[in-house]
Amino acid sequence: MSSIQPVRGTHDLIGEEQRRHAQVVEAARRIAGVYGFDEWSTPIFEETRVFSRSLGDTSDVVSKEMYSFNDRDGESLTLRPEGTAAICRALVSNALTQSLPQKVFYTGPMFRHERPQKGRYRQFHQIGAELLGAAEPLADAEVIAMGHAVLSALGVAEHVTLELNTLGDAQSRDAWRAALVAYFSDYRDRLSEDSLVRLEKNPLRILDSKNEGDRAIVADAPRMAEFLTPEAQDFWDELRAKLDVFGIAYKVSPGIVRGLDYYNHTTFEFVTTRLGSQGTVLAGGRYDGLVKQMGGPDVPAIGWAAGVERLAMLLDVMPPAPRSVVIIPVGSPDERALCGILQGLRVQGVRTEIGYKGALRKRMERAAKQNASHVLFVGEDELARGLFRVKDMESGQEQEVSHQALMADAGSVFA
RNA sequence: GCGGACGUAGCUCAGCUGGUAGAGCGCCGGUUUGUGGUACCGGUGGUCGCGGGUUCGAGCCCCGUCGUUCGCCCCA
Repeated sequence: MSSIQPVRGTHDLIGEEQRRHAQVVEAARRIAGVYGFDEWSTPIFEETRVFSRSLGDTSDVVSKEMYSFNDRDGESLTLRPEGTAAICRALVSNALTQSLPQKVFYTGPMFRHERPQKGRYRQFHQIGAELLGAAEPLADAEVIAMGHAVLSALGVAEHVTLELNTLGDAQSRDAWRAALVAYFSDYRDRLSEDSLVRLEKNPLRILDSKNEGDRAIVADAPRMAEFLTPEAQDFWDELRAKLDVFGIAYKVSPGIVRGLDYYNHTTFEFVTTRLGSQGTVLAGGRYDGLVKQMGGPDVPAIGWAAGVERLAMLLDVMPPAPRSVVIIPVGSPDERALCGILQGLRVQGVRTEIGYKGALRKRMERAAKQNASHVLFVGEDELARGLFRVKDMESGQEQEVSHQALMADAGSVFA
């Protein structure tokens, strides 16, 4: 009980848990391919400034959640807390700003020093997509449609709703922000403590407050729509029109402002009510200024990230455990002959194992427990005659199969 | 970072107003040394998260600590 345990907020993925995760990642990878996205892998740690510069110093992620450490030569490195900044860095590092657009899919572990909770871990996994180098609303629509396709492929789309918002361009956003500060400042005495802090650090977040008193005040707050420049308004209209064509339903939610500083124009979250307070399952937005902050040219971009753990929890259908053909030696057959049979089946792509240890009865029990599809009995007699008995573990029926048939066409023997 | 609940065998849990631990499942073996998932029999199994305190005596009371979990903050 007090044996050694994994570090707080980290988990081992074993058995069904691992299969669920794999299913999420594989489905996403497949859909990414359909949408023409290529997979990139970037290191799981970066120079600290890659994140501190991009996420904004006021964001919680940077100010208190990063796993940072000094390398032996004194350089500050950080276990990546998210994927987008690293992808932008890679775009610049590899001079791919010369060949835009780039459509990128990625997956892997992320690290944030937060208080663990259901659906929230210190090491967690994300899948993500970024479309770099396209400024038009079509890109936003495509990227959102791809996110939706991933959710559909996993069978969770019906448990999730898309909440959509626009922050407008820089000009719209600044004007709106100023209006919000002015408005909320009048209510200083009634706002919650949390929201007073937000008023200083990130006033847009007040819109997202769960505090009831705040919500009443928020209800009459200035709307983004009133501050959109004509260009930003066009962008917003176009995006929604294209989502309609893609057949993606959405709800316009002014509260979707996102936590990281780099967003503009489109922001969105696919949310569910089935995960307690960690309802956001896949979320993202447009971040036109980020690549430039990373030292590259002005490259517009849009993307999203999704939590693999959260998606895995939503899966209704368990991925099936793989089933093996188990060879059970009977008596004491020549083990080298067994190796020959194992090899012959494996070469044909049949998942084949050998039953180790114990009396025949024990080996049968073990084969049943590991959910074997078939058992192949191999004894001295069988080897001599070149005929083996195959037992279908489902029906319990046995049949004789020749060595030749096994080696030539195992697929139909174990169909 | 803040608040609440919980922490007894691998798992799910029981343990009366404090008297030095129990069940089911699992696991191992046997009934059956050439055949499983059922049945029966036997066995393995716990410094009661950890540390301190109160007490003649604590799994049960008190304090601390670590962990899990729910909510807040934030976020995938």
